[in-house]
Order: sequence, then C-alpha cells, then structure tokens
Amino acid sequence: MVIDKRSGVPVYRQIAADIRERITSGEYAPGAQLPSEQDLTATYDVSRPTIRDAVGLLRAEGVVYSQHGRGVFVTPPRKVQRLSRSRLSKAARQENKGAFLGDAAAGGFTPSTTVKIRFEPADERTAELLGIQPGTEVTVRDRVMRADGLAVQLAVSRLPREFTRGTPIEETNTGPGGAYGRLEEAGQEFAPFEEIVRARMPSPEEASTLQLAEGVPVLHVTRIARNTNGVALEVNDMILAADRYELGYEIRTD
Amino acid sequence: MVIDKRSGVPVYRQIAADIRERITSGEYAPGAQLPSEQDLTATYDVSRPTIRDAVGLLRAEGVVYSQHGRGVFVTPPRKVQRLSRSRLSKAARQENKGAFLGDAAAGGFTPSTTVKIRFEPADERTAELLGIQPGTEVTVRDRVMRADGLAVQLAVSRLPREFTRGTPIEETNTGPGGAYGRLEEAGQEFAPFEEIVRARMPSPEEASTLQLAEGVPVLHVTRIARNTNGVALEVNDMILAADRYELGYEIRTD
DNA sequence: CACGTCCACTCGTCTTTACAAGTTGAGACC
DNA sequence: GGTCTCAACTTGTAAAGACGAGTGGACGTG
Repeated sequence: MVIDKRSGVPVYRQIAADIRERITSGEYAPGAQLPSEQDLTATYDVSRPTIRDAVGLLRAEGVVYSQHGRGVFVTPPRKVQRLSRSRLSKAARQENKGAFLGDAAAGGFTPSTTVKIRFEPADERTAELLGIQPGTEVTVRDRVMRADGLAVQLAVSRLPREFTRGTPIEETNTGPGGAYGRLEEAGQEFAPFEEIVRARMPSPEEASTLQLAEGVPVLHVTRIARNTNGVALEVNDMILAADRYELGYEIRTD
Repeated sequence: MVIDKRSGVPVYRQIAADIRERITSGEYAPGAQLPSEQDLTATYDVSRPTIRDAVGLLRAEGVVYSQHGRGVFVTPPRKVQRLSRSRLSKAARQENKGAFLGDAAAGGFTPSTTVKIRFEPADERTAELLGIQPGTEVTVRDRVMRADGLAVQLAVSRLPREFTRGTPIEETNTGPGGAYGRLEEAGQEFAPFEEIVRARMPSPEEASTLQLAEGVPVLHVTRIARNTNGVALEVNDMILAADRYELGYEIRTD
C-alpha cells in the first residue's frame, strides 16, 4: 500500500488522503459505497479504530457520509439552489406572496412554513442592530421553512413592536407581500437592505432540525431593513444549510 | 454526574452536551482551559477514548480547540472583519490601490500578497462562467493574501487572455486600481458585478495554508465581472476563513 | 542568580477486544 | 408465491492498555 508507518505523518491521515485521492480520481464514484471498515483494515493492515479515524476525517470534510448498518458512501454533489437576493425588490415583492414562496415556485418544490410569534425585550445584540434601547419590546417571528416536508431554512425576524402593533405582522399569516408589504402599507419606505453573511458549523439543534450531514456548515445571513430615515425596522437572522443553498448578490459599481 | 448510561443516548454525546452547556453557561470561560482528559475520565467515570470522542465532537463544532502537550481550550470569539462588498465601486477603486490593500488600511494590519501568474486553457466551469469555449486561453492570477504574515485569503482570478494581452494584468503588479483599473483603461465599462456565496469545509490544503482550526468552514465567493454588453471579463474565486471574515452586501429595493 | 536538565503532565496515535444496533438478503415456512 | 425469521453483514459505541511527542515548570547545577 501507499502507507508508510515511519514517515512521521499519522497513519490515519495517510489513509484518509489515499481514500480522498481515490474519490477525486473517480475510482470511488459519487454515491458509491466504500469498502467496509473490515476490508479497509485488511487492505491497509491497521486496526479498525485507525480506519474509523481516517473515515471520520473524510466525514468531517463532508467528502463521505455513513449509514449505520449499510456502509460508507461518497457524498454526491448536491444540487444547490441559488437565492438571488435582488429578488427582494419592491416589484418582486408585489408579485410574490413572500420571499420563500417565490423560491418554491422557482425551485419546483412544495413549500410549507411553521411560524411562532412571541414578544420579548430586545437583547444586547438585537438592540444594537435595531438602534434601540436594550429591553425595548420587539415582535419576534420565528419561522421554519420546509421544502417537501424537509426543513431547509430557519429564520428569526425581530421588529420593534411599535411598528407591528395592530398589523398582521403579529399574526401567523402576514398576508400578501409579507411583513414588508404591511410595513409599506403603514407608510414606511425602505432604504436599501443590508445583509451580512457568515458561515459556521451548526449547533446540534440546527443540525438536527435541518437534518444536516456531518461536515456541512451553515450560512448565517443577517438582514437589516431600514426606512429612508435610517431607522431600522427589522433584523432577520436566517440559517441555511450550506449544501443546499448558495447566495447570489448583485453589486452596482456606480 | 448528569450521565445516564442506559438512556439510549451515547455517553460521549451526553458528555459533549454537558461540556457544551458548561461553556455556554460561562462556567468554562472563553479561552479557558478544560480539565485534562485524565480528569474528565474521572469526573464522568468513562474511559479516555470516550472522553476523546466527546471532545472531538466539540472540536468539530469549533467550540473548543486543543494544543498538543498543553490542553484543550474554549475557542474565544474571533474578531471578524467585515468585507463590505459595495467598496467595489468605481469611486472606491480610484482611491484604493486594490480591494485587499483597502481592507488592510481599514483593518489596521500589514498586508502582503503573493501572486502567481499562469496561462491555461479554460476548463469546463470557467468556460461556462465566462461564456467562452472550453479550451480558450485564459490568464490566471493566483493570489495568497496575508495579514501580518498570516495567510487569510486565497483568490484565483481568470480572464480571457484577449483582454489581458499586453497589459500589466499579466504582470505581478497590476498598478493602481488593480486589474479592474487596467480593464477600464482599455475602454471596458463594468456592468454590476455578480457574486455567488457558498460555504463548505476546507480541503486539507486550504486548511493548512489558511491555518484553519478544526471546525472552521470557508466562505467561497465567486465574482463575475461583466462589461455593459454582458461579456464576462473576469471570474474570481475567493476562499475566506469563516472565523475571520463576514461579508456585507447592500441590496437596493428599486 | 542564570542556566540547563529532567520530569511530570498534557494530548496524539495505535492496538486489541467486545458488544450493540441497523440493514439486507437467503432460506425456511405457510 | 408470499411472508416471516434469522443469520450475516454493516457501522456505532465503549473499554483498557501502550507508547510517542510536545510543553512547561521544578529543581539542581554551575
């Protein structure tokens, strides 16, 4: 084999590199099953924990995934969905019922959403982002978006309650055009949105609700909506599975 | 202890959850050292491999990191740098020497860059993105950006060679305003840039050159620059450490 | 007091062994 | 032919032991 036990490089890393190489070279095709751990101990002449360490590395990289009782498989490339953020335009909003439902129509899946509404005092971060005093009451819309029953996106939206009182924003169903539509009806005029994009590994809760495979990070998008006076109306934190979504932005050069 | 060996939940996950809880509760402060594996085997009354499985989980989540011979430590929150993409505007370009150098001035670190230039036939993906025939010669600018000596960003930029021939874009130093400045001098007028943002776990090479800790994903940004006729001039793939960068976008609603 | 050695402590790697739990197909049975 | 059981696979979890290697402080020596 290609393994040199006296090279200083840990054996399990050498094995991982070898398997990774066989995957990229096509010897192990996407979706194909790897040899069993038993077989691998034989071919590399090491113990099973060492094999498991090697496979564990590849799993953490998202290169393979394993199924209890079945085997280890090469992660096939995911068909990712592009979220074009320019669709947040006023025109698009008037056509669609909401951002997610618009995506569903484009992506060809059956959407469903669970919404939980609550009211709470603004924490430090929320206050900072909304430019209000900590403790000010905010309306929180906590949403789980599902595509064909599978949770694919989490979103928590916070608005100072003064902007939502007496509007359908405090209801489960905000009506056509979503919360933004209601804010516009109330006379608000939107300044350009600001979006901040981060990536990190999911928390265990996120991993289970989004049913993430090991080695799959999440995209964390924070959107801040302001009116033309610079007053923040909403801060929306979205969590997306990175193997299912990519974000498209347009940057004007003028 | 809080560990129930007959609960069905694997012991190492219970331990990981307990430690994670103690971290979020503040019992183990950011940067603080965890008890040694030896101590943990005693407090939880399990074997060392089980403890290592638990700590390995937390490491994969990026919650803790370990140093050989020293101990395991709670990952302190990183001070992340905001990359405001609107800075790609023409005006900003005329002021700054280049995007990265502008960031350096804002971030207060000493920047350095290594550039490798090569020419190669366009592969499938590049041709698709640039809207050219596969095999067409492209100029490749392969850059490693460093902040205070530490590699923080990788960028590979590809341009159809017809746009770069005879210009400083084929040199290491492109001059003031960067490659975009040269293209404008050649009479190109830019349409809005398109950027596609993805996140994934790093390849081993990326992890080592960017010196990424375990459990840190990378942001993969693909920028496509087109002229006002819709002809693609450049496709730029950037790899950023997700614990050091966040991306800021502005979305116009008009 | 300064320096260097050494030792104790840390995590990293690897082996051997055992059992549990999920999956699948062969083969017996109805 | 259809169904059920079971055995033989798979990976998951856990233990105990051993040695290696990096770190840093105690301690002795000069």
